[in-house]
Amino acid sequence: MVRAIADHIVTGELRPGDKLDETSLAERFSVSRTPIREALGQLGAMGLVDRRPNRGAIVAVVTQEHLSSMFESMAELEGICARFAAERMTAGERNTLEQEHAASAKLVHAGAEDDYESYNTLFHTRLYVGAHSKHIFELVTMTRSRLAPFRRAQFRLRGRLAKSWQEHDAIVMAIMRADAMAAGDAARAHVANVSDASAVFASTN
Amino acid sequence: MVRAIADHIVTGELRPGDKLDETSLAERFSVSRTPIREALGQLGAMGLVDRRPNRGAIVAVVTQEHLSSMFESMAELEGICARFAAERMTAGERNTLEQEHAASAKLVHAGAEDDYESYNTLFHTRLYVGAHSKHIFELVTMTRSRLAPFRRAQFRLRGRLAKSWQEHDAIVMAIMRADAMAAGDAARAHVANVSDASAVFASTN
DNA sequence: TTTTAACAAAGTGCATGCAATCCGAATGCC
DNA sequence: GGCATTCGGATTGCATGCACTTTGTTAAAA
Repeated sequence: MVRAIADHIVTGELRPGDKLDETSLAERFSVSRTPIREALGQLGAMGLVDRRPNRGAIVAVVTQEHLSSMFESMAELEGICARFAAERMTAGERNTLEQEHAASAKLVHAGAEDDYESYNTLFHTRLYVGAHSKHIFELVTMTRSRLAPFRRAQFRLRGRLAKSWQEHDAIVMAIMRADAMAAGDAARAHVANVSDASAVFASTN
Repeated sequence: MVRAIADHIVTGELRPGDKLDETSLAERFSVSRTPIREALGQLGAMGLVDRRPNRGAIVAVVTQEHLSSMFESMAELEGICARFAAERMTAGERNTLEQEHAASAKLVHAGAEDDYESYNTLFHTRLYVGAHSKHIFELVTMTRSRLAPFRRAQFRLRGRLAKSWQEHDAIVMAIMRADAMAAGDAARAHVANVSDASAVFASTN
């Protein structure tokens, strides 16, 4: 249930600022208000929705300041993941990472934005898993889902696809040679670029 | 309400593994089961309680692996906070940090473990606030509260008080001279030591 | 015309009731 | 005597109902 609502938010079906009144959601999902309430509570704890006492809930609208704070955090977290991944990934993990990354080059040449976007999600997830740290994984996943609504359209930017791949390449190469510092720095820089690319769209809300 | 239960958990009144059945909690706080349910949901989202479908909730018991993962994350997060704080703290923030830190030396000499512990909380909070990044603050605060149950008794360790102060000193000095790298490293090392000190007690559950 | 006060409507917060599920124990069977 | 099965108690999950808060509107008074 919480996942259902969360999906509607991260997919952009419900946009930041939209009113989430319990009765409407209840009949929309054909359940009672109680599970909706509970889901809203959890989503509030995750920061995806903003719950104002006695005044209803809205899907969280973040200030520009908070948004850049989240991207900043994301960059640091990804940097940590990449650093750890460079040190801790198993041989198998490194292989799949490298192979999938190589395969993704085709998507860039084809200009398949949607396919590249879903691959991109996979790529980053591999990094998070490769860090071999459950808690970091939780933190970065949570932050990622909160950023999802603002990061959607970044690949529409001309040339962003190719640049993204090159940045991935730097990360992968650093990980393959177990250069933790380089991997961390590359990942941080990568997210910083994503931040810039997304900022363009954030203002066009 | 969620705060009430969370307090009982982080203060150790409810210990990891304890069963949290809704009816008992309801009459304990003299409310209905509904707000309890909601609070449990939010605490579950925060990771403080583990909610198993149809089988009740227990205050989250973490594996040794997950615990060290959390301490590891905590070290990284504090490192980031200290790094940012060294770069971003206002003059006023630096002053209060330094003065309070100097004042805390008295607590060490007096061996006032409880007082030092609450000062310690304040000190770290100043770091988190000084990072001037809302989201990092949220992440580190969340992680901190999840670690609280396991970090309680660390100052009972002989000599931990004095060592803690020295480690704080290194952080403060680095921040005062705006040496971001040194501050980050010092903070990371500090938390790593806290982790070691706490590990002793984690096993004695 | 503007401001204030009161009223009405909507929506949240909480309580309670009922059905479904799960765990434990006792009983029957091998 | 050990193991599977079934029954009972307990507890969660969800639905519904009601009271309270909040907000927007309307009307009256300054």
